Amino acid sequence: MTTPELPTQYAPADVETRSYERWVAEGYFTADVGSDREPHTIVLPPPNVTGVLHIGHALDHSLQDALSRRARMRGFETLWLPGMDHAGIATQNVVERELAKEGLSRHDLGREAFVERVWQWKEESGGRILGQMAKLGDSVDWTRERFTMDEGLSRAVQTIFKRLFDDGLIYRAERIINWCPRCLTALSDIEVDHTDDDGELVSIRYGEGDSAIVVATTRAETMLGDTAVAVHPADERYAHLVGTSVEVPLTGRLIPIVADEHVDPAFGTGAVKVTPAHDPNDFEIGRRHGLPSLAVMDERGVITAHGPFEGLDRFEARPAVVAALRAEGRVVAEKRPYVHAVGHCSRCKTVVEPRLSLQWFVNVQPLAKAAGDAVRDGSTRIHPPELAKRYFDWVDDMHDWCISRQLWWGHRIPVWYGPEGEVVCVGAGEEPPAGYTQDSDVLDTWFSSALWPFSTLGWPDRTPELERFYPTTVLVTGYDILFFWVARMMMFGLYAMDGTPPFQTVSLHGMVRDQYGKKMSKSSGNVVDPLDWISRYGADATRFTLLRGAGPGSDVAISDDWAAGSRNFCNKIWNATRFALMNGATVAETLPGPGDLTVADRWILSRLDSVVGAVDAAYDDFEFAKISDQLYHFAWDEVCDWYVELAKIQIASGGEVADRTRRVLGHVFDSLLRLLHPLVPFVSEELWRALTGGPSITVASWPAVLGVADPAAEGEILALRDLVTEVRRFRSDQGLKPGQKVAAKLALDGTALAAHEPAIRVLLRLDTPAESFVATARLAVGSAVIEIDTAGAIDVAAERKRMEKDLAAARKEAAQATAKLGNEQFMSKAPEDVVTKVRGKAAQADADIARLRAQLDALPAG
RNA sequence: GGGCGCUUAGCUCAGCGGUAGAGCACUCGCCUUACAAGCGAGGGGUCACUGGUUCGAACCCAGUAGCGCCCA
Repeated sequence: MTTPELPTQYAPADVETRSYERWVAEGYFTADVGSDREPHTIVLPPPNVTGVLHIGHALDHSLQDALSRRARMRGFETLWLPGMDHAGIATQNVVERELAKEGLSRHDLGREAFVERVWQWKEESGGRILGQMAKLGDSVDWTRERFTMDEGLSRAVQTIFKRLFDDGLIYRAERIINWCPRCLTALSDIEVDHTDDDGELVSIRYGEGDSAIVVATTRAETMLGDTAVAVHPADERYAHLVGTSVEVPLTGRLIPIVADEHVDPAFGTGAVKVTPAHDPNDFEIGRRHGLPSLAVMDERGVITAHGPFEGLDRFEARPAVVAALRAEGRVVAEKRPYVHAVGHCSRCKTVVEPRLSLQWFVNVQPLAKAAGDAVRDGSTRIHPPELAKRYFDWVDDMHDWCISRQLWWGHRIPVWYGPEGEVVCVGAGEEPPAGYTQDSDVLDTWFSSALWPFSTLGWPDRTPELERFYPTTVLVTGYDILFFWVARMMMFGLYAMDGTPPFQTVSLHGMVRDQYGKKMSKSSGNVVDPLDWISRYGADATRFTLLRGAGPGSDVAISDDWAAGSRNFCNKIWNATRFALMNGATVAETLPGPGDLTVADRWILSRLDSVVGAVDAAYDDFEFAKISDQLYHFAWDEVCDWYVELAKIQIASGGEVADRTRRVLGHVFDSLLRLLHPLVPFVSEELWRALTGGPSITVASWPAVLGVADPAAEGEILALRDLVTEVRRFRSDQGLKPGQKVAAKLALDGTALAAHEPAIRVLLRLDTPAESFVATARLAVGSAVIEIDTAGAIDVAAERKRMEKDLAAARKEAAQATAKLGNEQFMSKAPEDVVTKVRGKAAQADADIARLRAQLDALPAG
């Protein structure tokens, strides 16, 4: 391959689309079910079909792509399976809003036409996010893309429903559920968000005289449905009233006063009104005492109880009821505002109304037990481990899952009812009996997503894909859906797959935040659009910024400045590789043996080796920030700042050394690009192809640890760097221009740097001394001494100031070390290596002090 | 109310027993033929507070304060 002319600035847009299309066309991302490689499987958490790519997806996908690309390079049969979720309630809401613009409701269309309309909408605007994934560079297997409502997955839903039903784990019951009066559907417990809201606490007197009892409530309007007053059985204040009846104000109904353990005698007056039809706790009390349930509101939260409040919305009825009570002199106290927890629909924020209704539930008892045990016994590892506790708290105390939704968009509940009230659950491929009608509800959208790790692989059929790619290697997702999704996949996976959990590891990441750690929100105006970043900084820089901040389970702070820094890093790699190409770097099967390499060569190969090891270790723990940091600093601080500079000198010297340097350069950049590829796929691909002429870095192998650690070479280069930095500091302090050459005498004999004099002279722009050389300054670094003719008076004050500062530091160091060495306790109890270290420090500090004093004395006065 | 976590340089974070690091920001000098999206040098922190353990604490223990998250 001919070396293309690369521009001096990396232009992402030019290469990204081209590379991605080629990758897909070549089939690099298509998993081969028939290969004999070990599988590495990730299923993509399916984004909502309504969605667009947001920065949280970009993080989630960057992590999965890095893992998948590295696995592919390591020789695994790598499957990253993409797809989308039908997102029942969310999508239905979107389409209903569309309809509303035309002045229509779903009821105007009717169920069939409405669902048809949603499908149509899904075809048109759904899946936008999938196109956006290509921009990010996601190496997903597009040939296996799935949708939770497609035919196969629907069959999986019907199959597992039938199995659970037949096992008695799905049942229908009348319960108090969370009801959204706006979405007009039941919600599961976790679809309710609790916030502390301002409300009111009204104390109301029921009854008269000695038999009066005062109850406190935040929802006065529900008193219309009260069927008892409850007190704690041990509460002596009310003992005489238990068993008697009292009149409900405004309604005139007589209700009993009952004693129940559930009542908290310390709350309010210690007496509570009981409304079984509108409160889950009251429902339980009602059940224990055989109380009737009296519904006083309809599905929209409108009062249905006959009387003056009928037809009022619940929030209009509340003050109206209080006013009426007040007029009757029954309000004993009012506390306003009274802050208390209020549940809101997680979809539309409407205040949830507990409502008695007939719904379908999953009995989660045995499923949740298995889901907990799988993590407890190590079959599935949750990472980071701190988050496992949250998982246990949830699965070990899970309430039955309400799975029916009064929506139209979703999987229909496969239960049919006969004319005589018969109930039949119809399995996949079965026909319902003639004359039966199907349940009108659909399933919670999470019911089908809970099947994702195996339904996407062909379950319930025992497909080759299922055999090969289940269980998946790792699930990568945000900790925010640990309960919604992860726990439920664990339950259904274990149940459907005969006890094999769906993941070997669950790796949880955090949320993306702004540069101050604040949550991103439209109202704060701090939302980052990943597509905007991709166009401004490139996909690689966008990914690198996210990866660089991603510690296990922790939130990621990002900002434009940091994205610009990542872009600069990509540009740095671009130009460094350009340098290697321009200087004839070659990539060969083997490297010259250590005997044929310079110290600098051996140093960089040694460092490369340890970086490969460190990166591998960090991948094992999903420490993406560490992976990124290791590579950033190795590439920039070591390869670019030092090895490239030393390589220039070696190449300039010509001959065999130059040839070998080209081979080392080729090897180092080849390896570095491979290491970087999972993080920054586009720039690494472009450069790697130019460097090696290979077809694609996507299918190149992952660098191995070669075992070429060379501590001696590392020590020498470290000494060289110290010396060079110290002299540069002197030059900078003295105001010598970077390009200005000065004459200098080096005394390096007997130090490790003796062989490096030519390099040191080039790096520091030091001329060989002429006959007339007169040193105006003398610098000592370690045991090396450099005398410099600055060709003029030196800035004595600057130098004195500097040396005095160094001297003070050395004296402090010496004092600390001496104090330790004089401490008997320390000497007798501290381990030997620590004592040796401190001795070394003391000796070094003493030498520094002597050296600096001599240098200070040698400075001209003034 | 219950549980978990955090508090280190201006901002975001690493470090998790031998006495402080990174990125960005900041200051100074440089267009030194890979790169000004760059190069070189530099400044900046009583590691929240109070006790304790230890020869030695940012790091372990206890308490206090503030912040955040999850659940009820």
